[in-house]
Amino acid sequence: MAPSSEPSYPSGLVWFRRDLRAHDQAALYRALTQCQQVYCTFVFDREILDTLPRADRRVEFIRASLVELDASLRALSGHTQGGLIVLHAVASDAIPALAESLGVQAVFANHDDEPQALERDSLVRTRLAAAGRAFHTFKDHTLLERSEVLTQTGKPYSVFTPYKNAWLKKIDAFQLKSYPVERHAHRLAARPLEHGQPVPTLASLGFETTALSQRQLPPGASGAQQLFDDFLERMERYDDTRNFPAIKGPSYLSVHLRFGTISPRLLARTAHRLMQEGNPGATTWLSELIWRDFYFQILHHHPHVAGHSFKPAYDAIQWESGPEADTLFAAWCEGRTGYPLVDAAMAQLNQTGYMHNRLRMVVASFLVKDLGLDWRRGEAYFAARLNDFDLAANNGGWQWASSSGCDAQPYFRIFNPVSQSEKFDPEGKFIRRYLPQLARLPNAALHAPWLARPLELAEAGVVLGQTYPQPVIDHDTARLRTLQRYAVVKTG
DNA sequence: CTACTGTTTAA
DNA sequence: TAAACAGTA
Repeated sequence: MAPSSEPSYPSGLVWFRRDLRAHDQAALYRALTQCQQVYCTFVFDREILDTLPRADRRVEFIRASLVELDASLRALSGHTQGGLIVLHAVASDAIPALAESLGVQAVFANHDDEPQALERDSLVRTRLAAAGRAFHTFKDHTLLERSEVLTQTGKPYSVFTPYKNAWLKKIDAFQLKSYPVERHAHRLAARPLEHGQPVPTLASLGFETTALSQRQLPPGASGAQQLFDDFLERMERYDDTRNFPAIKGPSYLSVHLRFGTISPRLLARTAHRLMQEGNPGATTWLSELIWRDFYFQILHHHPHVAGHSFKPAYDAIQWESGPEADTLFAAWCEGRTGYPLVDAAMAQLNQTGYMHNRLRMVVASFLVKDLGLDWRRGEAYFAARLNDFDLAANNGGWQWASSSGCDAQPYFRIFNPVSQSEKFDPEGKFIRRYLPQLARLPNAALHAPWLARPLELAEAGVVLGQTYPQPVIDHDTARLRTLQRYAVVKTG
């Protein structure tokens, strides 16, 4: 498309999806610079919402973030224009219909490379095209995407470290620069009267409020900014603190990255600058942002990872199945495995919708390599429960833990849930927070209560099998069985 | 007309 | 970051 100084469309529509902010937003910027008049919309997609349980923290988070986005869009345009058209419908029907009723010539959105999103977008593109309308999409939620980082031979990377090196070489001030939306905000169009309703309530969407505490999960761009400000002061120590679930080490920004309530460019720009100033935590944290790009890029080039092992040989593994396996899976989901760190981690997930990254690795390894269950079952449970669920990263994490992924943990590396516990929660502070029934056990007994002396258990008020479960599996036995299970992947 | 400076854009 | 652009001495 040849660049031109004059906007090429009389009017356009920005379709917000996972980019719920009014600043530094690629599609919004491009629409504002290419159209005289710009409408904005978000669709609560029935194809997604109808599959969710009636209480879902993410729906509540999105709704609250939209209230703020709507206000920001109006403020940007000086309150006389702007505002968000919020619909509750099947997006692939609603977007072409809205484009029709607004009479726009083009729809603008940001890339979403999840398989279902690609399918939805291609349907939307076809329907828009049939009515002579364009559909333009842009990179926004990654720093470098798709084929922007390739090896010397033009192939996508499948190992993180060389990818990261190439990424760092490629990134520059331009890639990290904000899209200056404000400068063009006068092109925001007034919301037409027939779409004048405010953001729908949760109840009208068919959802109940969750016990989501605004304090724990502040929504919207303002919530994101609040968390980022807080993290900036801690970033220097990130390297030392990030592995200990009992302490406030992480940024807690993952949910905001998921829904785009913060700009990834702002985060990477800040981290990159601090890294160059010699901030050790910033270097490690920037790596985490690069991991994000890495997994998005893997999903783009290898869409079969949704549902299949990255390494096909690993699809031959025979996982435990049947009623006994289902019982073990239920125990894992509900945090009743008898391994305190695993159970505390699952309690954190079930109670808050968040789980510390170190613990994601611990519980994933436990599901796959202790319980012998298919990693896809764990992946699906995380998908249903995590506020920050993102297919690419979640899949990447599970395939890493199950050794079936690119650059994964080798199959013979099997986390010991007790030594992980001793190493990363040495004082048991995290375990005690989520498993108060074990709180009075001394540190030495907390990580493996079944090894505690009867007197210790009695003094702490713990009755194994009653107040807290016996371990559902013996780790050493499970380890040997896992090595046998994985023997099928050995080549030759 | 040129030289210089600060601004805007590109994706 | 690099180039085009706008304004002005």
